[in-house]
Amino acid sequence: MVMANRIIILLDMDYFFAQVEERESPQFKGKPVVVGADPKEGKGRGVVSTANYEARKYGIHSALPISKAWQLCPEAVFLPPNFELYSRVSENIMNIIRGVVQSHRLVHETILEQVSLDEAYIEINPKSETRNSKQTWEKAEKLAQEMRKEIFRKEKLKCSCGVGPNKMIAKIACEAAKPNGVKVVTEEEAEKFVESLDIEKMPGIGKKTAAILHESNFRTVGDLKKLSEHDLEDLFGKRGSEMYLHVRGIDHAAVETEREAKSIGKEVTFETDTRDPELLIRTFESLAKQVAREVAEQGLVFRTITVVCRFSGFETHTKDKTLKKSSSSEAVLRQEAIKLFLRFLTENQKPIRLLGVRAKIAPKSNM
DNA sequence: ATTGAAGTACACG
DNA sequence: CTAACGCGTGTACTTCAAT
Repeated sequence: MVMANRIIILLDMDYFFAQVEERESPQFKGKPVVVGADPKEGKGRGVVSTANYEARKYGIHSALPISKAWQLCPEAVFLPPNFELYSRVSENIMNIIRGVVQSHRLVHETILEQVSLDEAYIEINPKSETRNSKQTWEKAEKLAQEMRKEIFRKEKLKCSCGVGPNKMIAKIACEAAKPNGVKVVTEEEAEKFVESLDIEKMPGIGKKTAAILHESNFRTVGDLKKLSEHDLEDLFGKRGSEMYLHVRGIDHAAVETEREAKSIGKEVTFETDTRDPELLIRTFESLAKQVAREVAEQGLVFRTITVVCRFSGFETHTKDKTLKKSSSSEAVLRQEAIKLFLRFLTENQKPIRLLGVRAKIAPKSNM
């Protein structure tokens, strides 16, 4: 039906948080900038959100522990994330994208999936007679360039675009295009394009999966073609069958215009691991309160409550409870969550590093 | 056999 | 001295009990 011969663009801002900070404070340009947790003279417990390219020269990157980043480059500019600012900028960018796409009349209806503050997929559904023609790919590339140009003109921010026949190819092409570029990979080029990549570049293959595959000397995406669909399914289940298609340049995932929240949660890491009952209970009530408020704000209800507890040594466990009837009550959330939490306290003696509360959203109907 | 609940593992930005 | 390691969210899997 509408699936055949799509063209999909992934637009991704370059080092988004750090780039916004550079724009707001031009004196940082040319210096290493690290946006993330407070480094606290090397004692901080958080991680890096985004590092600009100068900081990356020191080996600093997203998700790196901030203490390590401090070791690598203590003279870097360390900044806390300003999510309010990034959210405003993000809204502007999404609006620019919508504007450009609509003015291009390659599409009747704008199919845009916002993946995060700084990333969006745009699906082009050309008229059937022009589908998959060379000109259509060229138009898609022009569209990508124009979105980038408008974002730079209006927001003074750089981004990159990947253009491909599906989301996976668009995503990988975008990585190849960075920084500040566009890369087009057509349907015919897709399989060859992924073949020489290291397997961990493939979306869905993270550290653990890569490690398993490396054990058997599978290094590149091309290597994985030696495995049958059956082999991959035995090894990795449902993800395995997807992998079988991915390594051949195929991905059927749809561009989803809107997704609704399935769960809402809050968690915090303590400055130092603790068993202080006052602190634990206080933290806990505050988390439950925040979660309940957010659920209520969005006019939702929950039925399953999950408590997360991370102990010294990073050992992490969850407990959950599903209620007979769904609820939106803060008191219910707090009480059920505390019951679950007390079981942790008796089962495990170790100091606690992190606490979290999560509410699984239930259908809002018959309560 | 199927469904629901509890708990774990892994991935991603 | 290969450890440092947030937060929010989603999907898939396993195990066990009840239907």
